[in-house]
Amino acid sequence: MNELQKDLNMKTVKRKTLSNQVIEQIIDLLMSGQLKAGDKLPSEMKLMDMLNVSRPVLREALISLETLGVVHRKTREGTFFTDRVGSEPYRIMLAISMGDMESIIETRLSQELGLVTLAAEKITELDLKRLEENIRAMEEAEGDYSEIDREFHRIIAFSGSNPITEGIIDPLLNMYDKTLENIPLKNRDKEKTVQQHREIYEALENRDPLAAHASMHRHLVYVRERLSY
Amino acid sequence: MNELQKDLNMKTVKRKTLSNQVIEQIIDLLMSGQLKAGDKLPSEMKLMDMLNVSRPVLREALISLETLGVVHRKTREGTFFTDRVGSEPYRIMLAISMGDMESIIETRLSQELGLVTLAAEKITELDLKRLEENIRAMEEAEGDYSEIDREFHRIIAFSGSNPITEGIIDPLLNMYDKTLENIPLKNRDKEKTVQQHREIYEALENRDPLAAHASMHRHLVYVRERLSY
DNA sequence: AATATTTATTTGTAAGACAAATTGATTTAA
DNA sequence: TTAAATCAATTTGTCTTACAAATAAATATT
Repeated sequence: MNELQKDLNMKTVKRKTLSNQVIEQIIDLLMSGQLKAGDKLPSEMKLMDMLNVSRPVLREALISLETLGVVHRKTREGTFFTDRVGSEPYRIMLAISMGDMESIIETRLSQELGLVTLAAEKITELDLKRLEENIRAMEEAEGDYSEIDREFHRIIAFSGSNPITEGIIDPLLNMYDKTLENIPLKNRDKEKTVQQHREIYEALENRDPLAAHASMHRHLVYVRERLSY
Repeated sequence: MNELQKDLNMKTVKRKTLSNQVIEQIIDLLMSGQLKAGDKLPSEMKLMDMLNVSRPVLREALISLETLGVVHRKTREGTFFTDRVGSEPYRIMLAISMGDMESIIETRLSQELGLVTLAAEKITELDLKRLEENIRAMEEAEGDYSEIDREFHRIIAFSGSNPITEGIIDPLLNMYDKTLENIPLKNRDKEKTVQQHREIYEALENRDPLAAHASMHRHLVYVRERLSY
């Protein structure tokens, strides 16, 4: 399979297996407004009859949708549309970037900068308070403060409260940590990190999206530049 | 199922079905470095033996991974890890936001702002040229220019060349258009749009991430404010 | 050497059966 | 009457077996 054929194949041909067609039909329930996030789907047995497919094909479709975080299935209760996709799909997707440090760093950059901009609009007083407490905890920490650092970033990511993309932050930070765990950091400088977190915090407090973005960008670029690669 | 129980259930319990466990094992091939993007997996029959599960369970896992864009399967050839997840997973995920206009707008905001920041570092001369041509095409357009507008945003999103997240742009713009198609825009002002696109272009040409972000933010906020909702 | 046909490989689909999880209904005991 | 225990029903979970479909590779024919 040469490069040109591979490219065409991936872009122009969508596989029309039966299970894919079942996925389409289920998703169309959402797209058409017949059902919405939180609603229950019919049981497997009923869907089999309704869609006129075998049970294995139906299960392939439903389990795929569950892996994508679009539905949640439970024995004896049934299958429900979710209202947010969570972190699992991203954890699995990110596995294809394992070993590709540049891609992981860039994914982190683009995601966190987008989420912090959104957070500047949407952050609650409670989350601002938690950020403040986090900064104070980092000031007082003696030794490893990476969990505190991580929590700062998590608070921001979740404060945007976005059902599709907020879930990427945990798997992304996990993958980032795992990718970098064998790479020495030049200098860990807690004071500098605290200062940068404080700048981000103040921009968020001021609900200034551009300042939030700029300070987070400064911080993430600084983090990147400390990598000796 | 009350709210507290639902919350705990979603966060603390990961379903341990066999097909999920198979997914873990396959993903671990990537995480451990045994296989990488582009590599071929063993056939279904071989994986059945290796993992000691039935064929339907194995298929559930493999088809789920394909729906997530992590593998690509083809009759007689086999199953391969992909090097980018593409747009299909996002198209399906975004279905749960159907009807939630605020969430869709916010997703667009956070994703496009993250991607444009990345583009400022990574954009090629070719893509800059394409943006320039796109702006010129919009200036000359008579009548509907929404496809040209859309292409401007697509070029930027793909110029970041990120294998995990670039795929969101098409489904996102589709969902955005679909959500807004029955909402009247106050004033379509081509000149203003061209001007804003030009500002974004210039920031990208200058490879200035902050300016790129700021101009894109200005543009998307302007677009948002024209909605009469 | 080029074309056509056949074979082999791998995924795709289905039917049937039983198991596991667990909520809801019924029965029993206090 | 209430609480606890037990049983039944519902839905998902897993497996075996069989055949179909798609198509690249191998073989035969021209």
